[in-house]
Amino acid sequence: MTDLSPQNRKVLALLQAADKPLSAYDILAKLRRHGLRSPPTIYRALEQLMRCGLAHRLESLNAFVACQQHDGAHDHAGSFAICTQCGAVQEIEDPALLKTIKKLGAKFLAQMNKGVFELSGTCHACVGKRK
Amino acid sequence: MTDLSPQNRKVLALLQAADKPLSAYDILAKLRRHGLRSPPTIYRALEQLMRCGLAHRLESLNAFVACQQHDGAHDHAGSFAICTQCGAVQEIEDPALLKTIKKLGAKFLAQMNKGVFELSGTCHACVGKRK
DNA sequence: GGAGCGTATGTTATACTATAACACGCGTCA
DNA sequence: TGACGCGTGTTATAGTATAACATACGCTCC
Repeated sequence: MTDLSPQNRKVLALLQAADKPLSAYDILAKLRRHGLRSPPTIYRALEQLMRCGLAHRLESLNAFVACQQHDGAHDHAGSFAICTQCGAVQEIEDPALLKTIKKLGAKFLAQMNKGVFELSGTCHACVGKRK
Repeated sequence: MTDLSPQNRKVLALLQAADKPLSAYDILAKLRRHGLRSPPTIYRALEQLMRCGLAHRLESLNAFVACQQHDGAHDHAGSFAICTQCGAVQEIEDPALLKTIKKLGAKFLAQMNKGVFELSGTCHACVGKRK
């Protein structure tokens, strides 16, 4: 379960090296000459990584990031702050948020599978840089 | 600002009549013979409706719903509970959530534009119906 | 009135995102 | 050895979204 195929390892490494979320086709373009040549290959790798909690999908961008948390802490629903200026993404870990998600999940759903929480805006760094 | 074009009104009416989120292409198919014939027309209408707070986009489904709140209350970030079984979507209005979103927005971003909050799972009704 | 402008609309084409369907090779284990 | 699972690969196609350009109508300002 925790052992990844070489393919998956390459995708993970690429995500970890990136400072921005990558779309599946970004990944495909960069790994073409490493043996990953078609979309399904990429999507399968991403699916696997997400199952293991090593990567997350950003629904509002249709893009993917490596998980920034310590491997143990996979209680977290993927929660993110996204800077639309520079593209940087920061993973949010917040007990109050987690609690709220659980509470609302229990209230509105009998069984909860997935939570999406994404904030978009301009990060502190980019506000400084603004011309 | 609050007056919609006939086109936009048709799209809104369709969304309001639907009991499930509709994709842009669902809308296109149903409104073909009402004068909306191409994707950009649909997307422009949706964009307008979302600007006015009359419709929301569900990022995790790439689909759209009419806003279920009373027109006044547009302080809410669109927050939703989605049943993957029956497709029903319920808009969540929760003070604690709103507060948490604001708090985290202020912490991680200098300026926040958009918040996405979507929970997926099985709704209470569907758990009952389960074979 | 008509020139200039903005807004809404329409059309074609294309880009981007995701998955279906099927084929192959390889290890394992009964 | 052969049935199976699993990872992988390929082709084709479905589904989502936007660019770029064209047209038309209703303004206002002179």
